[in-house]
Order: sequence, then C-alpha cells, then structure tokens
Amino acid sequence: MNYWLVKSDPETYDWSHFVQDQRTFWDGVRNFQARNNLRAMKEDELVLFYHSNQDPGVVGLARIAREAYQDPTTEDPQWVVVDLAVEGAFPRPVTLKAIKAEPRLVNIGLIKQSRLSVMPVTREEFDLIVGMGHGE
DNA sequence: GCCAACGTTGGC
DNA sequence: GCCAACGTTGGC
Repeated sequence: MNYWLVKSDPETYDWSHFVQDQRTFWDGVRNFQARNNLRAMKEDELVLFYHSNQDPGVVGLARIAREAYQDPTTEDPQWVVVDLAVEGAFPRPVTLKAIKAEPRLVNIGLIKQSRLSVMPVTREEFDLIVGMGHGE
C-alpha cells in the first residue's frame, strides 16, 4: 500500500469542482517523474489532494479509482492519467505553512521537491497530515 | 510581479 | 555527454 500527493491549481481545478464531479481523470501531467508516479499508483490507494498557488495546502482525500491508462487529451502514448474518486474533505485544511512548521515533515517531497506535481508520501507523513486535517 | 528551483532543449 | 539558454512551476 502506497500513499500519494497530487497538486492542483485551484484556478484550474479545485476541490469543490472535484466534489461536484465525484470522480475525474487526472490529466495534464507532462513530467516524466510525475508520470512514473502515476504509473505506480494502484487501485484503492489513497491520495492527498493539494491546492497550489493560492492558500496552498492539503484540502482533502482522494482514492485511486482506476490505474494508469492513455491520457485521452493527447495522442502521445507516453502520457497517462489515473481516475481519482472523492474520499472526503478535511474538516480543517492542512496549510503548507503548517506542514513546514511540523518537524516530522521536514523530509516530505512537497518541500524537498517543490515543483513535482505527483509524488509519493510515506505512511507516517500521510497519517500525520490526515490527523492534522482532523484537528489533531 | 518577482524570483528560486529545476526540467528540457539544443548547440557543440 | 556537457552545459548554457530557456520555459514552467509554485511560493511569497
């Protein structure tokens, strides 16, 4: 079981839009490392949904509903998407500021590799952020 | 709007 | 294969 984090610019696709859809394909990834992470995702694994740019932070949880397949928005066979389904909103968003302030999260990919849009997180990081999202 | 980080492209 | 130039992302 692996755990993941995906970023979305809320101007393009925010959490409320995702809740309306309930399920979406995660398109637009054009970076090899992010693509490789998409390919490594397995059905039913859990994903932290992160808003970048304005009020950056983790706002909710998603679940992999379908593993990687050809990105329907391009003919180029090297790019893939996965399907994500809504798992649940966080009662309290976990801001980037809060993540940076948490000593147990100093090594999280989000901070170490700030430009990567799809990345794995460890079980410990995942549990901690979910806990913070519920006010712990 | 600025700038740092960093991935990609292309010349050699 | 190296590296400079360039483009993009994302935090502030």
